[in-house]
Amino acid sequence: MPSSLRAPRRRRRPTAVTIHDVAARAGVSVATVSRVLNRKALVREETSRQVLEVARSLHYVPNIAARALSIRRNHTIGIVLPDVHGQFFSEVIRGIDLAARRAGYHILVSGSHSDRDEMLAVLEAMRGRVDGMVVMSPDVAVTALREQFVSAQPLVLLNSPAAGHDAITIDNHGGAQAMMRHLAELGHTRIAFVKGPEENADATERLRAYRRALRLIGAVRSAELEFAGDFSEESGFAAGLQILAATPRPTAVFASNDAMAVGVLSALSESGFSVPRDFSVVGFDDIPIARYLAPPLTTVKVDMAELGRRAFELLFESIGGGAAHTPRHECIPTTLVVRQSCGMPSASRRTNPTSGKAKATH
Amino acid sequence: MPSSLRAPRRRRRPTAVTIHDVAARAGVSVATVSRVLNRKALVREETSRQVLEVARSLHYVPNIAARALSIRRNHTIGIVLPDVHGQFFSEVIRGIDLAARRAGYHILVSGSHSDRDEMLAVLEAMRGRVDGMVVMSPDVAVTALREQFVSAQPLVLLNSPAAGHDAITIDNHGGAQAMMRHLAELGHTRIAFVKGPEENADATERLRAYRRALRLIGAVRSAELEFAGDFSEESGFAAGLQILAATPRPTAVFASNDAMAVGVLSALSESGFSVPRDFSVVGFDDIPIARYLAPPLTTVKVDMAELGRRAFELLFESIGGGAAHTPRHECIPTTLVVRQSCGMPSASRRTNPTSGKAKATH
DNA sequence: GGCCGGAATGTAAACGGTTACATCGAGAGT
DNA sequence: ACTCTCGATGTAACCGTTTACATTCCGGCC
Repeated sequence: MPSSLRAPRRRRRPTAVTIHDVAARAGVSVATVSRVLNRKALVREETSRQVLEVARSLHYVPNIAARALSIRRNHTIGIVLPDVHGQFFSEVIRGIDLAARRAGYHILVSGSHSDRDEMLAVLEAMRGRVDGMVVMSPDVAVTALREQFVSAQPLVLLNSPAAGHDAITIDNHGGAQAMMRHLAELGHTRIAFVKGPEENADATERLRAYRRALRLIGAVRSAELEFAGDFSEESGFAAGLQILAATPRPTAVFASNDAMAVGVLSALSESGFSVPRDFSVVGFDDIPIARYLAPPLTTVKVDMAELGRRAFELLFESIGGGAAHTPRHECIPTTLVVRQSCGMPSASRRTNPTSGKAKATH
Repeated sequence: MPSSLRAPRRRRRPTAVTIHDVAARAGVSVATVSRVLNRKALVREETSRQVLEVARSLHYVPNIAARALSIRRNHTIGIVLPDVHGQFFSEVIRGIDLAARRAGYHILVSGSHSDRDEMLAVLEAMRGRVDGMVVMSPDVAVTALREQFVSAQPLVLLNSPAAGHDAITIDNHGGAQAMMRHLAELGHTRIAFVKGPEENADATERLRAYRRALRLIGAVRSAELEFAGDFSEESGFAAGLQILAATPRPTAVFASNDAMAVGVLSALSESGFSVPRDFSVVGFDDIPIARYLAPPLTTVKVDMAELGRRAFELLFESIGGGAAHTPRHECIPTTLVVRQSCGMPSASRRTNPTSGKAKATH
């Protein structure tokens, strides 16, 4: 049977209304409808009004995929994070989301990557789906991956040592230094440090700044004052316990992020110690709850939403500029925010916990 | 001049490699390449291997938009939240992300909507870009909006009274009741409650359960025991201050979410009171930091990641089922987790703070 | 009156896949 | 030898936009 005898035109599904329907109904061509909708070219006021009216009455919604295919841009950017955990990332996403929405962009998010292969798979899967991406790679080496996989795509690195790529970093050094100076002014000389993940660029920089500052302020330098951590509350808690066991005991603890400071605080308080009386504890980031801890946490404020916003701006520019874009590098400043988790060193006091400190009653 | 004399074929940009390039290079047709790539139909082993090889060597990556246009599905779901703030949402997103990725789906996120018009705009903008969406509407009325705007689209409501739509809710009633019983068993009879946003369904349900439980356990019922809040730490802090000013003073405070409990804790501690000695404080949600507060917070655990996971499963099913799908309603169970923020009522003790309680030293 | 310019609009070729249907070949059945 | 069947593959229509180029229409000017 010749194909000419086939059923007229079978749609696979009751398809939505298209630009053709609008055009037909409004008595114009699809080109005109498109022009009206995109305000791209001159269209008679009268025609325009009418098309708009028909479109509305038909509940016409342009097919995004078709448009994306046609203009080769999908107005979506990808965000790839090591983990969506925690307030830090939420804030960054929030900053990006706000900026992106204002520019008519959407965000495709992917977090929680245990290993680097998984992250790589995500990078790959996002390709073609986004116009560019913001990636925070825990693993510095992703810069290399990028070369191979996402080659021509606009990309903004977050907190990774940028080499010829757009990047936004935090002024970790300045922040950590300011904090150390603050501690020194209070009289602390035995300052413990809780480290972050080894491959994390921010963590490494904060550690370096801590070490350098120790020398500057003439405080005690010792590998035994450095405790392992991975930016989680849990690791901070563990570090807190270790710090209590150290001798001689530090008088202050600098956790390289707030989440770990929370853990340290918790460990100290569960062991019956009081902050800031027995220990001074400080963090880094100034996550929203920092101000509500007991005691309110002295920390280094990083404007995370601003970080996100700037990342988007940079990416946006890069997307628009195409190959003409020259990689830029921006640094987000930090500020010391002093709350109540620090005091003078308690050297003169006994180092044992208040004996009768009430714990849970039941 | 007839169009046949136009330049051969001008590409607007140095376009990426397409399926045609692969087909040509492998000496087969595009159909075959497509079949190989999608494992959809029988292809000779030999042919398949070869196509795959060519594809790899050419670094071929299918154009997502084209595929989406063709198969009318983009393997992306949207998540619309009132605000990406806070650990609660991060956890939910995380749960969805994990489940979605496993099913080969991507997630388009949008949070931080101050007003409902903004949210509406987002709903609209996502349309056509996603195969379905998970929305957590602070405003119950969005169900109505849905009717008008997102009509035919699969949709899973989070924490909204579902009427004929897929929905996932939390067992707020059971959780709140268990908590009240726990408080009652400790001997509390004056239990304050910190409310959430008025239009928030979870908040409303928790409040209702609190009220009902009061009657059940024979505790004091009074409008003066209910304090306003909006689920933020800040509002919890304010409520905490108000609670201190109330007479007679409550012996326990039930914050309808953990973020507010954090605020309450902070207010009490800044005013020199101790928990659980002077007050018992409990929350709802069991956000990650709850366990690290001082004292560790007794709260109602909600498995947020599971909530997200289930939301995705439901949506996925709905997307697959098309119109044949019958709306379902799932309820996430809650469990009481007892930590150290509760004790017996301190009625017998003085109600004034420890006078000499050390506050910030400098 | 013919020509020119430009505004408004129409026509149809992309964009890069998927897939229904046609085609081709080879072995099986008779 | 001739059809039949069926597996493997090719052809081309189609998804819904955008947009380059063509066309039409009109007023003004020489």
